[in-house]
Amino acid sequence: MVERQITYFDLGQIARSGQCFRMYETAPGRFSLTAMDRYLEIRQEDDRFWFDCGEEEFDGFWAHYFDLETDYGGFIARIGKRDRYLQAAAAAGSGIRILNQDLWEVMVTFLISQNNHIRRIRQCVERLCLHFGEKKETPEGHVYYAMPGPAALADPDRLKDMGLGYRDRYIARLAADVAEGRLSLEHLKTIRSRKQTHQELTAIYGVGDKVADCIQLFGLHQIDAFPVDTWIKKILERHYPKGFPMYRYRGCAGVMQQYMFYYAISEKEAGERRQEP
DNA sequence: TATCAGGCCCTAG
DNA sequence: CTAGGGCCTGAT
Repeated sequence: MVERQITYFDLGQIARSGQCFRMYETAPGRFSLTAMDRYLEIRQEDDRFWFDCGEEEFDGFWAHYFDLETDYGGFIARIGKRDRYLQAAAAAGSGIRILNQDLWEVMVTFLISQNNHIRRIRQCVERLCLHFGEKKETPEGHVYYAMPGPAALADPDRLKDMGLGYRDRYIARLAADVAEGRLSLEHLKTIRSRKQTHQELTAIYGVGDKVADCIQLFGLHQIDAFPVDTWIKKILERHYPKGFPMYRYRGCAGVMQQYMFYYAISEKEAGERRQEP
């Protein structure tokens, strides 16, 4: 068990923020997370955290996974004092961090995400893991399923019944290309230029501008990538009719995007709770 | 029943 | 190159 006090870190916000789909709040203040072939349970009380793993695994893997070395207070401090909307959004989501997820996992999950709700994305991802992922067990006896690798997802016929819809062929082709060496994930990680990365990603079947930006932000940790989906589009039209001040947030625009997106979906969920008490 | 959801592909002009 | 139709699926 690893105990830490961490500011600008809130697992509930991250779990709801839509950047990872295998993190769940199982009970108030209790979270479970599956990432690649690892599983972790966490308890949170305000800024205190109990990670159910050893110090070595925490320092060697999870600390970086949760991006704990980055100063998010510094990002928030850069928000314009008169930008009341972004100030409020950042206040609402100040515990969000951009996780350092596995590139392959992000590519698959965000191919699924297109034209899709978070709940259904989760279902699809879990189904893929259950059917094609390696079965694992923690020392305490908790059974979970790892994210299947490219070779396991390369056959389009096997994906047919996974409820992916038309996205199954995108995933199958991507998986086959990676498994058979036509596409190198390691190469994608080495590209310096963001524009170049974007070009190579959008060349992938099924990856458009929005999904490419998500892969860059969440899978390659290019935190100035700024995915524009229908939510962000509406927010920009409404609150930034003269344009979002991208220059102000050079190097962290993606963090601002997350604050705005989270703020928007939180309001939506609050509205839904008001409607059905 | 029709519409919608965190798009993308493909074709026509 | 841009606009617009079609697309899997489950929820409302």
